[in-house]
Amino acid sequence: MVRPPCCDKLSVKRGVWTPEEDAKMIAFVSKHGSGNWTSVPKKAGLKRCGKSCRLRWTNYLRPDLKQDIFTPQEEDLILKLHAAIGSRWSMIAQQLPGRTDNDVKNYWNTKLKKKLTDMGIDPITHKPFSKLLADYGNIGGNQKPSTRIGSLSKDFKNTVLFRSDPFPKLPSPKLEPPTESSLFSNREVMEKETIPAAILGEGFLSSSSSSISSLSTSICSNAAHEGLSLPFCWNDFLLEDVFPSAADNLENENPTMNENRNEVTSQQVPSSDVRYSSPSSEISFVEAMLDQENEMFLNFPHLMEEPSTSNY
DNA sequence: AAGCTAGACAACCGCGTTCCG
DNA sequence: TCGGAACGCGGTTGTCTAGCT
Repeated sequence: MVRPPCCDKLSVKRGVWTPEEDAKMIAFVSKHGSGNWTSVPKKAGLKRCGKSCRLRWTNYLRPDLKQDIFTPQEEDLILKLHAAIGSRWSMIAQQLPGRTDNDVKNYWNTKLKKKLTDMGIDPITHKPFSKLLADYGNIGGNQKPSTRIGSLSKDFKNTVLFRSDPFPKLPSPKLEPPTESSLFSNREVMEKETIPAAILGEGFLSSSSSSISSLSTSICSNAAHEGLSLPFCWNDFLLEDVFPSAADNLENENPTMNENRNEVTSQQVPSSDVRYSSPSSEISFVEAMLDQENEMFLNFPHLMEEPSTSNY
């Protein structure tokens, strides 16, 4: 492997930073500011490569970083943004003041991904595994199931294929400790708290419990049947298909059959809701993806803005 | 007490993009 | 316009630690 010029010397130190190194970095950056990282180690008297210095500063030493645990509001926002834009950690982190992309990425990988998986939701597609399995049966015609398994996400395989109870019932709020249920915070709280509503876009704040897709009706109705008012609805984090399934296509060919259903759907899913809505069969894959991206930026206008620049 | 395991997170790596001479 | 250096990002690995057996 060819190391960058700043890192190719054997004398370059690697591994965990010591308090002394941190102190040198802080002292240097507070005096000279960040930038031109390749020259920082030499000027600061550190036996590190510039890349390592930049990473240490941006991910750990920056004075504006939050050291405390993620709040339920932050978790909520991460889930929403991940559902909307995927693993673009830097963009997600820009919406969370004091958090770095590494923070968000680690938090996702260690906590949120597991929570979703444990609750029967694919953390990549944000769709229930049961829905994925159902759709999976509609793809590829006579293809052998075993040959298709390989294209499934790792989490999906681990959860659905290698566990005895692939579709656990979602926990009742009655049974959940407060910390668990706080993952999906009350929107009223969220609007009042640190995260500006504008970041989420109007759709997210207005569509929570009213946007009912067929796949998550059962999830929400569990609580409804128990007479409980859930502070969130799982559909917030569930995405519709980019393209309709084969079954959907069949149905769509018969407009009268779906008249009532379409009517209901159009009322229940606000146009501003971030969803990978099914495009018309007339448009191409590329057009569908572009539409999807446009829709994303409509819902997250802040993602279009330049991040606030600060010089440390 | 020792060994093992899983979780958390810091740090590294590779690659694409941007900048600059 | 081109090429090399620097930067930024996302994925992955390494290390530490707490809890369990």
